[in-house]
Amino acid sequence: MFMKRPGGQAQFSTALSLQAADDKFGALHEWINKHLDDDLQLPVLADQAGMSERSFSRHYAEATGITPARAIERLRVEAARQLLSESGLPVKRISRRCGFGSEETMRRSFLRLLAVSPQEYRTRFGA
DNA sequence: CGTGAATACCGCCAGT
DNA sequence: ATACTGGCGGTATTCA
Repeated sequence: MFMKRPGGQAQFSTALSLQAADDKFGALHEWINKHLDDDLQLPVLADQAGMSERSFSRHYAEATGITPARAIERLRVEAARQLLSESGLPVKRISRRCGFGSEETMRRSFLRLLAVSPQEYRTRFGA
């Protein structure tokens, strides 16, 4: 969950790991990637998809196999991954820029999805 | 590292 | 009668 609203800009990512769902939610994913640093809460996504929260959750999970919140997490991690290797920005700044409320949040997401901390990721796969 | 508060998700029910 | 949608409530999970 994302309960704050950072501020910032937009950015692009490479292909996503949710291709299977891009058929139905490709547009949404695209939009999400442009607003990664915004507050992407369920209500916001549902609104973007033009559905009620309930229906959106249901359909999204159905199409992607993962829940909306998890998808956002994946998207953010992927964006952060790139910045870690393609830029020399400090982790703290990257975390903000990718929509994580804090450095700590990003760290937890990394550990959960990649089983490595941001720092570790950078030293191991960084440019 | 614990605590409080917010959010996500899911089952169930009702309306169309 | 079947299928889909939206809302509610409770519990689980996450964030700061």
